[in-house]
Amino acid sequence: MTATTPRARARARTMADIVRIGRDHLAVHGAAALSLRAVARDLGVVSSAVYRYVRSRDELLTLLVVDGYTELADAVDAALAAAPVDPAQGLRVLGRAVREWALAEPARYGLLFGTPVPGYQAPAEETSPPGIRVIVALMRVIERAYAAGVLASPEPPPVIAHPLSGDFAAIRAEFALEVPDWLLARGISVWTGLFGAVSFDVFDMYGPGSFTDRADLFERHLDNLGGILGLSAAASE
Amino acid sequence: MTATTPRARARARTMADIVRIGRDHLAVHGAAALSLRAVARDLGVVSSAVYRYVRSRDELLTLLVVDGYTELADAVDAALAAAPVDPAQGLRVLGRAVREWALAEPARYGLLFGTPVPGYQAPAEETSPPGIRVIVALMRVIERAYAAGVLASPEPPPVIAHPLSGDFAAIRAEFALEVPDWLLARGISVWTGLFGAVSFDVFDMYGPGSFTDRADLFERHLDNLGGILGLSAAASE
DNA sequence: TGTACATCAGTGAACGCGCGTTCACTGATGTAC
DNA sequence: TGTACATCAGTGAACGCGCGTTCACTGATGTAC
Repeated sequence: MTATTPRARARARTMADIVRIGRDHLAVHGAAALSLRAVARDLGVVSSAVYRYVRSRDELLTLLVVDGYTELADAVDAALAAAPVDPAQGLRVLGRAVREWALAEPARYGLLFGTPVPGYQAPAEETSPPGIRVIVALMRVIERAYAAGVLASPEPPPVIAHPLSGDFAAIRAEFALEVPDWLLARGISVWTGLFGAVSFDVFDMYGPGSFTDRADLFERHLDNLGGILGLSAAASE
Repeated sequence: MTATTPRARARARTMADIVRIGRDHLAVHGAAALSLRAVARDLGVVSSAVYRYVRSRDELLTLLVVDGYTELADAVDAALAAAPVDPAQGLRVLGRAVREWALAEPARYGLLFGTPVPGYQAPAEETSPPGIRVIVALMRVIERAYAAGVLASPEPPPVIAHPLSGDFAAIRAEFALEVPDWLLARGISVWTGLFGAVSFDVFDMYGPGSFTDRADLFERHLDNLGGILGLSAAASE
């Protein structure tokens, strides 16, 4: 859908400007303080003009959420594509990509993974597709490691009970994932554990000055998350 | 410091009312929208009167942060005190207490563990002492399990490099913790992993309707976090 | 190729709202002699 | 026990600010004939 007419091209450019300005405001003032009037000011336009492009403040928030999920997932995909295909390394590559993007974009990270914005509910139809890309990528990484035989299988494998096993079956079917229940459960632990550590880092929730080298601390965390999956520490170095 | 005079007693009561009302507003409108004027309205008093009790909006936020940390830590301490002293059970008891408090008090949890409130920086001298209570309790739980010999030691034990090992030494000294570096590193992974999963739950970050029984999912997560520490799954059931 | 009409971007004023904070004040409560 | 003074809670008006959203409008751009 290339814009043919000058007017249409100008519209696309303005639309992109609005998202860009919104991103900057997010970074400075936080999501709750995001204001259409302020965006209009920076756009050099009277406040009511923004309504030609965006139906309401909430719609701008949705644009920013989609934009953020997409950039994060693109960063993760790019990192995975650029890394050597060693199946024991996938988690580490993915984890680092998430952390680096989050540290570079703390406000957008906060919009996606922090306190929900009061009074705003993201419409799932729009935010879900980009929103699930990272967890799907993580599950693919785990699936590959499992297929390659680098994950130690627990003996006996932990049993996942109903109704959780039903949810797992649905997930497995939706994404054509070839991993057993116990590994899916571990993958979800790794997922929440990964974002937990990134949030501690980005939101500065370790005590002030507790850790001088948070990158190293994060690498140890990745060791431990790999351990959950049954990766030996040596294999994932 | 019992309040002797009627005026002093009235002041203490009003102070408590302000914190209580602030809590309620937090729950409804979020931290960024917390307003002294709204608190004054609910207190049944003109807006400027609140300044007799609280120097500014930020000071009220600090009161609420301290209040939140204290209640959460009290809940954790109470759960640990009430539970049987099985050292393999401590993590599970603590984790459940955190999750239950968080689900019961999502807005206050968000204030403590969500996106930082823009333009507000919590003063460490006041918020640190209550803020560290949960991680200290977690480390005690781990220390006890280690002393009881229920944690499988890795062979060889992972080496923690400088400068992280220096930070660990400082932490060990400050809290008189008797755990080796590798276990401290694992404890921190468990800490961030625990709060990561609780945030996913409270902030509804799993897909909508992904999991019908999140309590069970959380129990599996606790299994996996126990696994990081070297607790056998059977021992911690 | 030229004209008539439709579409659209942006204007400027207005609506009604809420916010944090300051200030001079009144009147009740507490305290020192 | 009584009086004079100091302390303090709460009032009401004001400051200057920002917000989302609507509406009738002007003038430029696009399109159908």
